[in-house]
Amino acid sequence: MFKLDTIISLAKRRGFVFQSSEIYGGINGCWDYGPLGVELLLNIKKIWWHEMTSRTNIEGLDASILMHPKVWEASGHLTQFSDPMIDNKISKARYRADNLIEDFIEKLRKKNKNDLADECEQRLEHAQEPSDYYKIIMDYGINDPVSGNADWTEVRNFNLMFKTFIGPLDDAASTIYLRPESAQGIFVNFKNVMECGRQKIPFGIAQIGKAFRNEINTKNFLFRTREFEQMEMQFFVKPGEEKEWFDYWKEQRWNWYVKYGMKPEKLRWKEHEKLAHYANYAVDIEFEFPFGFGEIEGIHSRTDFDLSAHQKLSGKKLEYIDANTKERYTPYVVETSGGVSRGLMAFLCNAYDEEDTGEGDKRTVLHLHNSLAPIKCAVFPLVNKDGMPEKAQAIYEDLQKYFKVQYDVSGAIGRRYRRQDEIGTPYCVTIDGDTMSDNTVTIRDRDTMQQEKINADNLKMYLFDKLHK
RNA sequence: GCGAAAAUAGCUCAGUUGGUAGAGCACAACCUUGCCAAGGUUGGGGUCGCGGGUUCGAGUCCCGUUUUUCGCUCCA
Repeated sequence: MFKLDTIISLAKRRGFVFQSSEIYGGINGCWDYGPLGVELLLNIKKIWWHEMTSRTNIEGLDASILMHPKVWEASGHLTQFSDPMIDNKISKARYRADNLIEDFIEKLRKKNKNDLADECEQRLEHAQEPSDYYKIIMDYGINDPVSGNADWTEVRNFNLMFKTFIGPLDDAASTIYLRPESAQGIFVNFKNVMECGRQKIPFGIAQIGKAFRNEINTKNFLFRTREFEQMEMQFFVKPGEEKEWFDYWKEQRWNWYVKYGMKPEKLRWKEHEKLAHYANYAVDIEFEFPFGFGEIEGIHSRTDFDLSAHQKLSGKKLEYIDANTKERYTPYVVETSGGVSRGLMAFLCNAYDEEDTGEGDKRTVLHLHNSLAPIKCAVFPLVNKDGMPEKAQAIYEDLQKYFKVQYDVSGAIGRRYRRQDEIGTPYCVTIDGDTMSDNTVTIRDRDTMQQEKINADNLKMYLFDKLHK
């Protein structure tokens, strides 16, 4: 297992990821994608988009980040997407007030004080305002588990949605939010997409886009950031059939990661112990990062929670009428929701390897799937003379029309191979003396380091074949 | 948000009791080189994260701050 620092260092050195606003000292938890990073990011989105939308029953969508404030009222984000936080004045420890109370209830049960525990639990369930949590903590004299005292600050609500304004007025009436999830853009467009796409249930809507959460902490490189990109698909099904589809999409999504090179032993399922208010089934796919297992995608059965809520608040019908059976219902939704940058980080960690090639020599290589590699092929003249650079340039310029290709003449040939290994380029093409006489080129494979001679005229087709396998 | 550590060239780091900012690799040019890094010459690149303070003088000492990593906490 390599350290996260090793990956960050490579990412920086080779232009995958830079700290945002670096020349001003950086800004907490924000990252920019460099020339190779943006290619990798696009490739991840490309293979995901292809996987999802090359099906007859999935349509694409790109919804606006700014939405009507009522969307967040309906979805529950305005009231529920916040954490009641409390600080202990002595230990400086910060807790979520509800978690603190839950732990307290658990302790009561262990001491067989079930009556008191039930009573406390009742009050917790009805708690809404920060002051409600505060009263519970005071009334039961709940202590800080760390310092053992009960010297608390007030409970404050920490809403995770970013606020901004439409128009010049800096007041409540013009307040809108950066979307905290992209899913709502799909739900409010459910009818539009279904009708334009002439879709029948079951069908899905796929979308890739940014979302924003004012997280209390950012953490672990790209893993927890306040600005992030999601690739998600909401699949609308007949109520009662959601479990079947949930299982289907679970399998589909796991297989997608494995298909594109994710080592199965680095992946695991994480069942949700406590379901969110909108879900009746939920599971995460977790990847083993250097800092431990972390979620890269969630598959959730969201029931009709969102469509019903929008239906109720907007007054617009979001139902489906089965043309054959005349059944009328609000569809259930099975969601697959992956983080693009978490995916990038997972694919990077998964691909990174340092191979011992003997005599203290080390080969750093990214074993990225061909579809993911930022650069598909590099072209080298074996030496910088005898017409080889000109020939190599010509081949490079031709390939460039079809693939992302690099040309490199600088340094010994072995060194140039290593440069490409480090950024995961699957193929290197070398132009040598034979090219000049019989028009053959040498193709070197990143993973096996094996070489193969082919006619230069067949190079394009050779690469097409290899890269689209 | 708490605690710990770190921040000096693109990367990895050195820099002594405070006294003119260094190495290796990388990068650029030229030479060499005929298939798996580390051949030669030359060169570019750093207001030592940022802001104060102490001092004749601060990369070095002090204070603040920002960022990152690790551990807690947190992640409807």
